[in-house]
Amino acid sequence: MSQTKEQDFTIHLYRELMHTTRNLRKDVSSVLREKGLTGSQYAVLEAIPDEGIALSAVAKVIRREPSNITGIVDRLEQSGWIERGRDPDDRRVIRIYLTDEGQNLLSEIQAVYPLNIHRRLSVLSQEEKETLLQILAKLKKTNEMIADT
Amino acid sequence: MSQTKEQDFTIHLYRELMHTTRNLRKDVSSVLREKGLTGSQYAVLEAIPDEGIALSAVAKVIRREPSNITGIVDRLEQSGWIERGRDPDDRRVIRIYLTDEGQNLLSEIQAVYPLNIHRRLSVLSQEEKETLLQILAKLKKTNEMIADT
DNA sequence: ATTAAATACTTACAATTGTAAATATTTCTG
DNA sequence: CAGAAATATTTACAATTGTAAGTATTTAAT
Repeated sequence: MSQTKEQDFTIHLYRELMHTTRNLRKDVSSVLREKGLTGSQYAVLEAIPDEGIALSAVAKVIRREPSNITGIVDRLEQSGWIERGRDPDDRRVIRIYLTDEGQNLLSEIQAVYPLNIHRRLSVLSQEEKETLLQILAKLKKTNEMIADT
Repeated sequence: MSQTKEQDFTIHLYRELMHTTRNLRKDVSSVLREKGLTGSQYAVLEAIPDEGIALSAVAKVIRREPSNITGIVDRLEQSGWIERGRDPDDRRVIRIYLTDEGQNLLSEIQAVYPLNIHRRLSVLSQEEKETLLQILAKLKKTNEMIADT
């Protein structure tokens, strides 16, 4: 394959990767929207252990900027699914906890959401899935390396 | 692999796919931001042929909802990179055209942006790239099928 | 002990994205 | 041809995301 053709192929691959994952994400998260949750809101609910969790820790777990957590948590709190509580040991810290309603909602979604992901990815054989994961691992590592440059 | 382990693996794969592509997109589009463009704005610029293009056609090409095009085009127009013109044959239609400044900007970016994508994906062998594209094709097809259900 | 630096969270602002409704124009139907 | 349906664009609204700046609290340094 000539140099330019290989480059064109790579661009095409990049676009397909972005497009396909965008659609996949959209499809998979439609289950959440039926329950009145956005993807980020669900990710937050899922990250809350019984002991509660600090907002800064949530940001790390769901890989968002800390400043974005405030708004997401605001809406979850308004909907009655979580509660905020200031940490007595370190009063800078705000911890969030699932309410009973939040716990119920989460259980309902967890009964269907993983099945939905499984269904969307079921076109791939186990071997293909493993190959894909390996490819992602390579991409991930390089991104981290190049990002540090 | 047991049933539950395979399911867990699939969920893990899905998360890695979403996470890795999110970071990849962010990295790749940082080149654009240095030029003062967002990813969507660049996609619009790139979609404009010499004869201009209708906004509805832009929406199809860059795969966005038509209502989202208005705002993106608004900002490109404010920045002086494109011009709006009503189509005389069908007065519902608005076509956009690159200004000279827009053309120059686009040329500048096109000199570096594909190289950047190429660089990010250069950890993959040609064989891996082809495998990835095949896997994406499978995912794409199923999404279309399931989405129609 | 007082100041400086670090940490945790919030606020403000701009851009994107999706959905739904509104407006203008064209095309189809009877 | 008149009214209905389709098409093209815009507007309005809510949520997300990123960046930057602001506030409160804690920790470190002198």
